[in-house]
Amino acid sequence: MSDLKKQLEIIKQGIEEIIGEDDLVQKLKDNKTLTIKVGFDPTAPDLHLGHTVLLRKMRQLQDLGHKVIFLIGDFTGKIGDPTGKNKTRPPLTDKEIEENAKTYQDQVFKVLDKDKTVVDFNSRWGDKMSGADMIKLAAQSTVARMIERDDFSKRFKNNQPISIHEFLYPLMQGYDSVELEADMELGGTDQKFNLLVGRDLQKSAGSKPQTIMTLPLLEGLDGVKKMSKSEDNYIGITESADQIFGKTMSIPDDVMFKWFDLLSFRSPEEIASLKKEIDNGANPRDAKIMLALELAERFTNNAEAVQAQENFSKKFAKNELPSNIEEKAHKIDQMPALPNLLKDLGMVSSTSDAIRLIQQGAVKINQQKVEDKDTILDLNEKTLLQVGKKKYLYVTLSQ
RNA sequence: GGAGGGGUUGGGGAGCGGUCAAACCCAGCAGACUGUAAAUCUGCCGCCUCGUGCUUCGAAGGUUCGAAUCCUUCCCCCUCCA
Repeated sequence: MSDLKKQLEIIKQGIEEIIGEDDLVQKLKDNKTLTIKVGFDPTAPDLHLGHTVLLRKMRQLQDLGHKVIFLIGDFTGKIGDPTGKNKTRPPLTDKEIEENAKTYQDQVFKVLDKDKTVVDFNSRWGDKMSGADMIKLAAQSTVARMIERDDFSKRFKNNQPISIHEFLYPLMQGYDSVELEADMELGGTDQKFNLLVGRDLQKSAGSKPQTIMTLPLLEGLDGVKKMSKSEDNYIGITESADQIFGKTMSIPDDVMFKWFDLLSFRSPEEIASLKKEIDNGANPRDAKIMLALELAERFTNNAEAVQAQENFSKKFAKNELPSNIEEKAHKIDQMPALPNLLKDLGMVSSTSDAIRLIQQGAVKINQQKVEDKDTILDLNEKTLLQVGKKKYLYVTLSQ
């Protein structure tokens, strides 16, 4: 029994909402291997940490022995999920979908257990559906029900267009659950409506409705906005250990435990005790290091993660230079003024910017603060340039 | 189709003939302090050949000694009515 409790605790760690918990508990009691379905859009295959919140939850379920289906929505992708957007997505070609699916899998298995993951495509049944099948499916819901969805109701009120085919997206996604006999479906909070449709369709198909769990959105590096590419507050899962470690260390303390709850594979008790230690006066930095290490290791490997931590402490705690400064040979016609050189090397955005930074004492040559903007470098000599605290470069100028 | 409102430097938003590279807020950057955190303080935040230099205020013309500010045409956005 306490085993069940523990399992539930892991399952529910970090989630936003669970619907159909009773059914879930019953199935767990019966020792059933759950079939868990998670759908992925075949569009953006470049994943960041925000996406891995879902993946981690999937992995946790795998580790508990359940069957996880990684469903690529290549059929529904042809419809385009209208969530929060009013642009029509350009339809993807089969080839693009295939490539995206491959990239997806390369990245996704940094978190998921490859051997235990079933990859499926909803075109497998979607493509076979006839017009009559689609009508039958459409008949299982109503306009009133569809309009309940936040996004649709808003657009309806604002007299923005809603194409009929957009209603098919939630229906099709729901139908996937019928087809796969899913016991559970996971998704972001914005997916709640679609997930619920799956329950409805399963009920009318005469099977037990799936349990649904929604997962919160991960805050980005700024700790405020959700992590996204467009905000540039993300950690990409293909980034280097140094970057992952460093970026993680830079998140505000406030969100650190949210990250733990949503990303870490540490048990809920372990995380709770970490939190307690900090409340009792331990340095939050140390907990953050643990998190940074865990993440860096997950997306690279242990050795690189440890090295990243070392680089980090060298660079910032001991004020030494990082070990992996980029080196560049730079050919010049004649000796450029420092601001122009910095601009050419891409270390500043403009010469004006460079002059400002020099005036502010942010530019260093060979670790010496530059006082004069007319400073000139030596030719044919490896020289260390620094702009601010984060930009380092070795250049060798030659003619 | 009719009536009105508006487009200003990353975002928001002042300015409404000279004192405007353009208030203020946010974001961003740098410096100090630190734990590359937060908070705080300070400075910066169009471009360059760094000078009483150059190019900007939806676009193009025009009036004027002088325009983001006035006029004309065009483009785009929003609100209300049909």
